[in-house]
This record gives sequence, structure tokens and C-alpha cells, in this order.
Amino acid sequence: MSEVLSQEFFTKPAPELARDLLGCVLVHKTSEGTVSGIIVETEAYSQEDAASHSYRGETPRNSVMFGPAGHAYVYFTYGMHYCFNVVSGQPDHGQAVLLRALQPLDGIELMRQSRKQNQDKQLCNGPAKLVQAMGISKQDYGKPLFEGVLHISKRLKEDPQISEGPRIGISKAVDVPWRFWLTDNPFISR
DNA sequence: CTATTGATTGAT
DNA sequence: TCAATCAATAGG
Repeated sequence: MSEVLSQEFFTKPAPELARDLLGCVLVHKTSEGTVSGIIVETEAYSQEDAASHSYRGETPRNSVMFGPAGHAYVYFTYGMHYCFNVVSGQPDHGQAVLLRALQPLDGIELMRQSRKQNQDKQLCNGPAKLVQAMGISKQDYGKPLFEGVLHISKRLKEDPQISEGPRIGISKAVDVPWRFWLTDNPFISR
């Protein structure tokens, strides 16, 4: 068993946290069983960033982004999908890290059931896919990730090789290289 | 109140 | 390449 991250770990700026979360493990202990996966792809969003939900200030949807770091920002989009973010930085500065892909670790059978999909590479290779596979819902909005049934554990291996590039699916700040992934990992999206 | 858009996905 | 599908947000 790996150690759970401290809240302090999340207080760094989003682009930095996005890198540091790679290789860490997202764990969800549900009534059905435990599901977990290695974080292999992330994106950073900060308040000065035109592509960020926090760019135009605090609203009912994004308010948790302006609170203390280490909490979950879950939002509904495209009328059918949820995405999962980790709040980062200091309070009153809206920033977060979007989790885009995981490498399935535990509870793969549960993931297959919730995703109605058998191929392991198709289980968590997209932001809305991992939310489905991990059994995350809007109920998890604002929950702490440094303790509790939904949490993030420390890296299994230190100093992984990381690649970076432009973010996916946005129409503003399209050239900002704030998407990060574990180099050559086969479980990333696109 | 109305209109637009979207940090996506799966099928064609 | 495109439809699905609707809440949040911006604008009047």
C-alpha cells in the first residue's frame, strides 16, 4: 500500500502539480469494491488562462476551484459527460488539474462493468471515461483527495519521464503546452 | 428570458 | 466527420 498524498502537496501552481501527479495513483473505495489507476495524463488550468473555467471569476459551478487545494472539482459537460479535476494552488486563485487518463490498476472487472467495455486500454483513456470507470459522480464535488474513500496516493516510481504539449478539446489558448503525460505510456487519450 | 457553447465520446 | 444532449453562462 502506498502513502496518501498530503494536502500540502496540492498547493503548488497547476502546471507544476499536473506534472507531479503523473505516476500517482487515484483510488476509490466503493461499496462494490476498490478501483484504482495510475495517473498517466493531465492538463493544467489557471485563472489567467482563457481556456480555464475560472478565467471569468468565481461562479456556482467553479467555486471549489477558488477554495483550498486538494479537493475534487467535478463538472458536467456536453449534456452527457463528467470530468474530474484536482484543485491546486492557494485559495482565492482559481486553478485545477484535469485528469485525462489512467492506467487501470485495481478493480479492472468493476471498470469493465461500469464502462461496458472489455479492452483495458479503452477503460480510462479519456477524462469522461475515467470518471465512469472510477465510479466518480457529481456527489464527489468538493471532496478531499488527501483523505477518505476517494484519494490519491504517492508515486510508485520516482522521476518518471514526462512529455508535454498543447491541451485537447479547447478553443482558446490552444498553443499553451499545459498537457502532460508519461512518455510512451500506452494508456493516454487520443 | 433566450441563445450559445462546450476541458467529450462513440458511431459512421 | 458528426450527432447526441443539456447545464452553465453570457447577453438582452
